[in-house]
Amino acid sequence: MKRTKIKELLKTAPVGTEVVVKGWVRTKRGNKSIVFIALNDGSTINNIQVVVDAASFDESLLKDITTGACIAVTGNLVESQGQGQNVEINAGTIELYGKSDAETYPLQKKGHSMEFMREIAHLRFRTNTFGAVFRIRHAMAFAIHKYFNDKGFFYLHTPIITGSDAEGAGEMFHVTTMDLKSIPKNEDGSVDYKNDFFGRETNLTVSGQLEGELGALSLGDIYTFGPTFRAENSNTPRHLAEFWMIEPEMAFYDLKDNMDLAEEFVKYLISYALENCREDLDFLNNMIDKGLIDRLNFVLKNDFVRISYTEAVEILTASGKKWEFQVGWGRDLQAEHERYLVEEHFNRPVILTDYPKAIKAFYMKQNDDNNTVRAMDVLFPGIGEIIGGSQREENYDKLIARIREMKMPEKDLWWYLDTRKFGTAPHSGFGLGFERLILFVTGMSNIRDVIPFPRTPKNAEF
RNA sequence: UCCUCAGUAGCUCAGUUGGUUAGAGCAACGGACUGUUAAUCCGUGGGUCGUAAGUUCGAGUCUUACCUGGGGAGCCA
Repeated sequence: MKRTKIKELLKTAPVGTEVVVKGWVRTKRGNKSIVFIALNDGSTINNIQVVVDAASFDESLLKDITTGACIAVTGNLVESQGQGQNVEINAGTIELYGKSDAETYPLQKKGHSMEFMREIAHLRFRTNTFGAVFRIRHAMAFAIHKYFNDKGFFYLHTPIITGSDAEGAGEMFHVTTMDLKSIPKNEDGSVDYKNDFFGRETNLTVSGQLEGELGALSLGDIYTFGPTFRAENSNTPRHLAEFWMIEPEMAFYDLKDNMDLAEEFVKYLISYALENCREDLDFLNNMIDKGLIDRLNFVLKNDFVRISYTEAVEILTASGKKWEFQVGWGRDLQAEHERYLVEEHFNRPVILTDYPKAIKAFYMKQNDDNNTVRAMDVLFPGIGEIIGGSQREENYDKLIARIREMKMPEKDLWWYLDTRKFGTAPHSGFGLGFERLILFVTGMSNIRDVIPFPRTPKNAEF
């Protein structure tokens, strides 16, 4: 007989039909004559209750059905006699797939700290919280593809191994097949890559943007969605060394179009979660973050505030607040400044635009004032920067002048510059940190708890 | 990387001015209970006090270094 997933069973009318259910035991309770098993198969946060008449089963089998054990149950789906669930299964036969030694199985019928669960990341999927988080993570990944596909964007696979360090987006992980114990050197002491796998220095990507722009300037609208690597020694609840990023890139979009897309996109994802992950969100709302669902709805209903960097500096200066870091035009905004704008002054997501060019990347389109660039950062409560983007500099002369000014490796960027030489076009794009989105949507507070196997400084377990 | 707090039973923690045999709740195990909902009740076992040095008659407690983790900051998504 074919197994039915618990998600389906719970929607089925309890008319006494025989069903097969397979899953992992969450708890077992009862006495000598009757035993209740809460069974979960991951398809939903809800368990199905299996009712066992102890007299009809082998005592040693029942003894082996402990928290964490895997079983298959064949029985009749009936209306529950107890409260707390509508349907339950009267067990006919039980097959034990895998025992779980209760003395050593780390998950117990009690709450565990997030820190402890991180140490048992291979088993934490079996908890309500992480089950909910990773079902939502999946739903968000699916919704991202659906949103862009419905809008006529093409999913472009940009390389994970890159030959340039031109992005300037942070420290990179080297990729090599050389024997690290004896690295060939040039006469000047630099590394000789001639005999390395690619015959040149290569790294893991820190951003697919530059390649994404190449796609946009012929396919029109593209997006990337893949892993990204930063070798920064960042130890915070918002940073990972390996994370996933979504980077749409659109031909003929100016900065306003870019902001409109970013806002619509994030709101689409939030409403997708509310519509499709309701039970998991309700659980997280009850157990993790009481304000979660209200906050999601609030973001959905309100326009993001859009102001320029210059206006933001004026607001911060006029606030009369005492800052740990001084506010002043030309200085980068600190976390305390962004938090004030988002969480106190406006109390909603804020998009900051037109930053001083000195503190932004070389590829951003320069404004006519010659001081600012068409950048945009989307700031979210509790998370900070969730999106960073810009209109791109499409003018060859301005772009190359900026590259030389910032002493970028011009030669490595010949292919990027070619797009400005041959049929250049105004275009824009942004990067959304996938895990930061998941943080916001789930109400979790540490980014290590929204990716299955976090990679952080000094930690690559599992 | 910087600042800060922490590391004691499987988990979450208590442990006094340094003092004799290191405690609790939960979990586990044994028992009781014919419908439980993180079941309840009775009982039992469980510790190299993060690691290494040092101070001292004596260190879970004090000192130093290191390791690991949390929070904050920087870098950013």
